[in-house]
Amino acid sequence: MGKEEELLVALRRVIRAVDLRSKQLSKHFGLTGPQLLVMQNIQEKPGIMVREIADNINLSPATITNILDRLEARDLAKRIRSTTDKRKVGVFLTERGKAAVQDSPRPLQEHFVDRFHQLKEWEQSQMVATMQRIATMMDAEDIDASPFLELGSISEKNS
Amino acid sequence: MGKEEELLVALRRVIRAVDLRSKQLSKHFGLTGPQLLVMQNIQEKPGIMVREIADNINLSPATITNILDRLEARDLAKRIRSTTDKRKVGVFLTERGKAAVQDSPRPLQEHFVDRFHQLKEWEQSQMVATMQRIATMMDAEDIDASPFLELGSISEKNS
DNA sequence: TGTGTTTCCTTTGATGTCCAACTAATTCTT
DNA sequence: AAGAATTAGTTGGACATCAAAGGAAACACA
Repeated sequence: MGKEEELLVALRRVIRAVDLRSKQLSKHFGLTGPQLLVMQNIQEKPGIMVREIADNINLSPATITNILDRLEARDLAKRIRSTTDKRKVGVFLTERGKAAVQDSPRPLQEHFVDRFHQLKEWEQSQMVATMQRIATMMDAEDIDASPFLELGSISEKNS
Repeated sequence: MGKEEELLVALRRVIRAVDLRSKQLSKHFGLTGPQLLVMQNIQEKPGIMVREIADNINLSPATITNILDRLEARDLAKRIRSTTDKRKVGVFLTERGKAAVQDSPRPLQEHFVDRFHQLKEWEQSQMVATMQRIATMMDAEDIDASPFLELGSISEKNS
């Protein structure tokens, strides 16, 4: 099987691990991974806008709304509409929310973080760089296509 | 901010890209990423068991059940209980299902695959290896902990 | 001022995803 | 052979996630 498929399998393992970590957080700590990330964002910048959070953690605004609904229902965060521009919504932490973020665990598995820190500096960088590269290769949706065809070898035509 | 967080951000980008690809597939082709992967698995081994599929693509059996429900409802796959061991369920593709898998697109973005193939052999390998390493670092949940304490530096005790 | 566009957020509807609990069937013990 | 433990799969409930559609408000510009 091709390297491409191996990559996909490894990717699925990682995605699953992240998801399981989220479930684990939810169970032992009461907040899922995304909820935690959202709250950390709010903490860093009280009054942050929905859109901003979405961009920061790479989720759609719809998803953030969804998450905020739950946080608000549990009195961990609150939304306040701007008076100057009533389209905008500033998000804040409640006292309970602040307390929760204080003693929050890490979004990634503790033991992953431990191991990651045990790696040599250059290995860490290399790992980050590879992941970023994959991300970039995946989400640049529009660029490329025609411009590249004249340059490179048209290596194989499939089927 | 730490490398660890950079990694998390890149990871979220990748996860999102995979998810968006899935939505895109669903829209243009009628099957989501996971559905497609499940069907490819069935194609390769007709009569495959639910558990096997789950292991192959790194999802829980519950999720596979869920996906199979939909596939069966759309007459793309069917389940047949084993007669010798009635706990077991063999999964097969219907004629429609076979046809669908035939002209199915790739689970990953076409342009990602293209770019990936443009990389040099060693770069591809390196990319796969890194991803596998991350996966391994994340999902070895049980190992470590106590066995390591006597050897290494007890770096920090938390709270 | 009025109409059209853009921006920001929310709602709706569909998947995916898991765990925990459950049923059914098989195998192991004594 | 009866009861216990294990295995296979499903169900129920909760979140995450998105696109598309739907307001509401602000802006733009004639």
